[in-house]
Amino acid sequence: MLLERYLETIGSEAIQRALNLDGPRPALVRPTTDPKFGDFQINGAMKLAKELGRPPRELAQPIAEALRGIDAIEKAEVAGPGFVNIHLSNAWIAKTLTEALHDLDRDGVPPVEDPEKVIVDFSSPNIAKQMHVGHLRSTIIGDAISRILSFVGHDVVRDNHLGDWGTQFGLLIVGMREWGEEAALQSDPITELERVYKLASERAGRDEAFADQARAELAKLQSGDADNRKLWEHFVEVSRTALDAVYAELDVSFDVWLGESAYHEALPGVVDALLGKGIAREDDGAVCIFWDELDSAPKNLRKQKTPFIVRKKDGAFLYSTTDIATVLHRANALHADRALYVVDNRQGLHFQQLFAAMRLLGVDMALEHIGFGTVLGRDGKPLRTRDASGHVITLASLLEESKQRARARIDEGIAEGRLRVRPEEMDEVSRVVGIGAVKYADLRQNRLSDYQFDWDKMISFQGNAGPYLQYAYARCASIFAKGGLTMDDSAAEASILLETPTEQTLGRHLMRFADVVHQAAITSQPHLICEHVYELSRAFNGFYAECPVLDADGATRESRLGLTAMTARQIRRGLDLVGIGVVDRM
RNA sequence: GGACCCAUAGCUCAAUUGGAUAGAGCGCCGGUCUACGGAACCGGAGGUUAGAGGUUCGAGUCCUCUUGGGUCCGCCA
Repeated sequence: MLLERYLETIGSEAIQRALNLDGPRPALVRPTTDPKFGDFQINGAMKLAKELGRPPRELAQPIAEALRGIDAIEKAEVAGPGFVNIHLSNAWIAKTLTEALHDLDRDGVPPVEDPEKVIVDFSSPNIAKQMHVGHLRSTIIGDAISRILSFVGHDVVRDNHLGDWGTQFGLLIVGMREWGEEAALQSDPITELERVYKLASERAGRDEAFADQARAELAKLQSGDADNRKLWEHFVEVSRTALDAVYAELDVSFDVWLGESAYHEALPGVVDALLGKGIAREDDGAVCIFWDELDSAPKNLRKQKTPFIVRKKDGAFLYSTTDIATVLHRANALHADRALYVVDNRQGLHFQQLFAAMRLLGVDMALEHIGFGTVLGRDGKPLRTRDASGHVITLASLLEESKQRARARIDEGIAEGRLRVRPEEMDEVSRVVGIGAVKYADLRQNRLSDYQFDWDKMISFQGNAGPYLQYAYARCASIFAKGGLTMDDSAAEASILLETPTEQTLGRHLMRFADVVHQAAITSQPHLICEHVYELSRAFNGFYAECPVLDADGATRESRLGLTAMTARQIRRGLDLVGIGVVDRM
């Protein structure tokens, strides 16, 4: 159940009742900062003090009294300047947890009441290039957000908006004719395409005739030339194979792959519409939106002197044009309610302009830029995408390294007798732990801030890192294995009791799951789930150290098995919602 | 020239969007174990939230200014 929403409801009703108001007022329920203040606090009295012209403590007193007698509430008392502190009843928590424990489908997380159709636009690599570390954040953050939104009941469309139609294809086409080697293209296509692209782009920089030729080939491609079209299709096809391998490794999938090329035919219409509605005008041969000339433009854009260009003076369109066409398609053909763009913070201005243009065009679909910070190296500077010898560090090689590092640490653990991994499980465990460590290190922090990439921290496997959580899960699984039990059977039978302080603490953490998942969905912040799973694992480890499970008797044993099962399920579900796996033994 | 973002413990990051005495991990110091898995548990030290004003019952969070860092901005994506 959504605990905070429930408390907000009973809190606001209590306020209305206690103060004889004509309607409910916000209770402003928040978790307390310190357990000695109870579990939650109601801050509404202080807000109302001014409106009603009475001292907040005088309002808080009857509110506290009105809350007494409700099942969930053990104690409600006034404190400080006018807080109403709520202590939840252990019996009520135990009963609620037992219900959630029996809910194998959703672990007690209710679906949203108003499901929406949401497009999540993420990853978006360029064709004919390897994915590199720069694509990591968009891919895993976008995947996590998609999983979360989907789980809470939204209709999610994961869209990989490939860069498959830009100026690089003109260069590639002329380059392949000049330097291309068919054998290399067969055996290692991306490497060959990158090699040729590099040569072509260098040549174009100093050879104007060559650059013109590339532009001409691009124009031919875009106007439907059969030969160029075939080449382009071949580029796309081999690129897809390489991309699919990386996505498989990351366990990331898409519902649609609507790259830039999918919108090509819509582009002239976009420019016509902008011109026709007086939003854009021609300037120096190009078609531009000048924000400082539009009264209805957002005010910080109005100060922007430089325009938003939607068609170059040579007649070619830009990604701005494509992006507009894409929104129109999502709004008019897909009937989406929202679109989320999981893209680097640095493109913030572009999206402000795009969204403003869409509003001027009369599109009312919710558009949101889900920005994220730069990946930094240990030196605090943006992580170089090339290594010391100038080779690009590909995403595939980074993931390979994470698996190898994980494997090395697991080997150490096995040698020291601390870990239990069967030889035949080694590949799977290194993959889950290694990839999980990379994902967790990224997802556990607020996506907006820059993120420092540090192998040692990720693979040190101590404290707040992916393996700590997976280890907690393995401990849970191990209890069932040792007892000859299965998690789901134990869950089905168990009735939870909260007897000792560590069990009560664990229970309170378990109670927060649904709120956390919904909050993460609303704010597009996967780190909230990571934080919860970490706190839960900590609480479980405390419980584990203090409370015997298999050696306990009767109802206590049954309850502790239930708490263990529920912890395991929340860790597994929580990690799954951010795209990280678990294993039974590690 | 304009726009946007950031500054929290030695380091890496939180802080439920304005709530009480700002919390974790790493590192440091001290403790726990004949154990359902020590990649663990418990405790301690460590802070003028860059600085100065302001708004109000209440500010790390909102407003203004200052300092220091970053990013983006006419024909790339």
